[in-house]
Amino acid sequence: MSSIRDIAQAAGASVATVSRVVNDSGYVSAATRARVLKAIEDLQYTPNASARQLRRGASHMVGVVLPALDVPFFGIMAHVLERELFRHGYQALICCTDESADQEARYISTLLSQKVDGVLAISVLADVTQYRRFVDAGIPIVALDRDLPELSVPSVKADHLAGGRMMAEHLLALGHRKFAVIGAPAHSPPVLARVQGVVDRLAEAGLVAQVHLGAVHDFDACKDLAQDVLADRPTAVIGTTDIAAIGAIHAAIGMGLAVPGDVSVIGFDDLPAARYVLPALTTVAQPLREIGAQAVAQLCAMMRGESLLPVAAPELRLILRDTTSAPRG
Amino acid sequence: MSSIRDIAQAAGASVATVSRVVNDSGYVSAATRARVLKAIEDLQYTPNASARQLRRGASHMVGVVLPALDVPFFGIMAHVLERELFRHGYQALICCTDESADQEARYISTLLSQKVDGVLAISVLADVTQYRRFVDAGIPIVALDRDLPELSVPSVKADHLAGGRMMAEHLLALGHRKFAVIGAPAHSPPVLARVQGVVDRLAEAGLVAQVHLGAVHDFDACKDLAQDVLADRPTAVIGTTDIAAIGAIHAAIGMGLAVPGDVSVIGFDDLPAARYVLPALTTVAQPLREIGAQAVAQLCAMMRGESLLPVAAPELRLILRDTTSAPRG
DNA sequence: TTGTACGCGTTATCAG
DNA sequence: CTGATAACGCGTACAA
Repeated sequence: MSSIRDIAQAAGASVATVSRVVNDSGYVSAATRARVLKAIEDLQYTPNASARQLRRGASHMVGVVLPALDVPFFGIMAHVLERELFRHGYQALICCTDESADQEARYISTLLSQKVDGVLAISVLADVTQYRRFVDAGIPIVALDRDLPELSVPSVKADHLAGGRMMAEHLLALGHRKFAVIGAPAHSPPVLARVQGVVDRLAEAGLVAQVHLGAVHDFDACKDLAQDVLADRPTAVIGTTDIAAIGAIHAAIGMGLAVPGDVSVIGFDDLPAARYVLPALTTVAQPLREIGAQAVAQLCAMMRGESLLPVAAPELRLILRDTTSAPRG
Repeated sequence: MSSIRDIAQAAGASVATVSRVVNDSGYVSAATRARVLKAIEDLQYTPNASARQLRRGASHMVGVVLPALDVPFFGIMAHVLERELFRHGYQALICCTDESADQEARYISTLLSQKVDGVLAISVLADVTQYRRFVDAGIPIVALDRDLPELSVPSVKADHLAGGRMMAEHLLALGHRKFAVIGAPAHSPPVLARVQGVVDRLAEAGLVAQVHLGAVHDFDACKDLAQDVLADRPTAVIGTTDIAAIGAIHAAIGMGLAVPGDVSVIGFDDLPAARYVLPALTTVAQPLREIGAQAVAQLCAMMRGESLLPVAAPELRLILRDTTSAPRG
C-alpha cells in the first residue's frame, strides 16, 4: 500500500535515500538509516516488484512449463524445481498445459509478458516450435527429460536408452526369454527411448519383445493393455513407467497369475507408488532431484550470462524389490 | 523486447492508439487498426505485464501457498487451483513452504511485493499469524482444508468430523468392535477432526479406540506405527489418510495377517495410490477438485469486490474396495 | 552524505 | 477518430 515516497516523507529523507537503505547501496549515515528503517517498519513498506522489474530489467521470475502437477512424476519434478529456484532467488511461475498445444501457447505468451528471466520446459508435445519465441526474445531456456529439437537449447535428462537396457539386462540375467513391453504415452520421447533400449538389448540376445504402447498414461489404461499382452503368457513384463508396471501387476493378479511366480514385472522411475503395491515393484530409479537441481544450475548460469556448465548425465539405478525372479523352471 | 512506442512508430500512429487496439478500448479506424496489428505481428510485440500492473494496480496474479508439490494430496490440489485460476484469467504463483515457518514468511513477503490480487493458503503450520499481513494489506485470502483462526477469512474444506464418523460407521456396520486409529501428522487440524469423528462415533457405540498419531506423514513412519498397533490385534485399523492406511496394509501383511481376513483397513482421501495397493483400499473420497474450484470461485468473487458466495460443504463419499469385511467369527 | 530529476512501458484523460 | 501527456513506484546519474 505505502510507497517509497511515503517512507521518505515519514523518515524526513528523500526517496533516493530510502532506496539506498532498502538496497543497501551507496552511503547512508547510521542515523538516517535508522529513521528510514523505523518508517519502513511502521508503515509496513514492501517494495513494488513491478516497479523494480520495470526499472532494472530483471524480473527474478522463471517460467516452469509442464503438463500437470497431479501426476507424481511431474509433481515431484515441479517441487524440486520450485525449491531449487527459490534457493537461487527466483520465483517459479508454474504453468500446467494439460498436454494442450493451445494452453502451452497461451502460457508462453503470458511468460513473455511477465518478462521471465528464464524458462524450464518439460513438454510432452511433439511440436515444440512455440518455444522458439523464447529463443527469439533472448530468454535462456533449458529443457528437461527431453530435447527441444532444432532449437539448440541445453537439456538435462537421464539416459533413457541405457535405462531400457538395464531393465532388459536384469530380466535376461534372471533367465527370462519371453518378454512383453507395455506403457504409455506412445509419443513421449523418453518412453520411446526406453523401449528402444529394451529392444536393442533383447536383439543382442537374439530375442524380440511384443511392444504395446497406449495413448493415455494412467492406471486403468495400462492395466487393460497388460491384460491383452498377458494372454500370450510372457514370463516377464516390462513397464515403461511404474504406473504401467503397477497396472500390469493388477492385471496379472486379476487373471490369477502370481507375481513374480508366473510373471515378473519391472517398472521405471521409482515413484513412491512403486513401494505401495504389494508385492513391491522392482524398478529403475531416475534421480529426479538431481535432474531438477542440474537443470536449475544450468539455467542460472545462462541467466548470469555465464557459459554452460559441463554436465554429467544423472545416474540410473536398479532397485530390486519383489516383482522379479527367475522364470518357472 | 519491443515496446508500445516501437509499434507506434512502425505503424505511424501514437502510443495511445496502439494501446487502444491492444486493449480494444475506444475508437480506432479499421485502417489504422490493421496497420497497428501488422506492426505488432512484425515486431513480435508483447505487452509488458509489469508496466501494466504499475499503471492499473491489478497484477492478475494469485499466490498459492502450500507445504509441497511432491505429495499427491497437495500436488492434486495445486493442479486444480492452477488450472482453475488460469481459467479465470489469473496466473498462479505457487509457493512451497516445506512446512517451514521461515520459508512461509519469506514467501509471504514476496507475494506482497508481487502485489498479488489474492491468496489461497493451505498451511499445515500451527501459527498462521503471518497471514494477517495480507488482511492488513487488503488482499483477499481464502483458506483451504483448514481455518485461519482469528483472521476471519473464509475457508473451504470438507467436513472432516463427518468423514471420521463415516469411517467408523462403515466398520461398525460390518460388525467390528476392536479398533485402532493410526496416522499423521499429529498437528494437522483436518487429521485431528477426522480422529475426533471416529472417537465420537465409537463412543456412541460404547467403544474406545487406540489412537496413535505420528509426527511425520510418510509410508515408512505410518507402517511402523501400524506395526506397533497391530500387536494388540485390533480387527479394524482406521488410517487418517490413505498413506497411513497403505502403511497399515503393508505392516499387516508383513506380520502374516490377511487383509481384510484378519484385519480390515480403511483410509481417507481416495488418492490414486488407494487403487494401486493390493488389495485395493476402501476409503473415504474427498472431492479435491470440487474443493479447489469452490475456493477459487470464492476468491474471485472477493477480488471482484463481490459479497461472499454461499457455499455447500463438499460431499464426502465412502468408496468400497477390498480392504474391509466383517471380522472373523 | 543527501536530494533532484529522469525514464522504464503502460493506460487514462483530455484536447483536438 | 487520434495524439500528447501525466502518473504508476522505483533506481540511478548527477548535482549539491
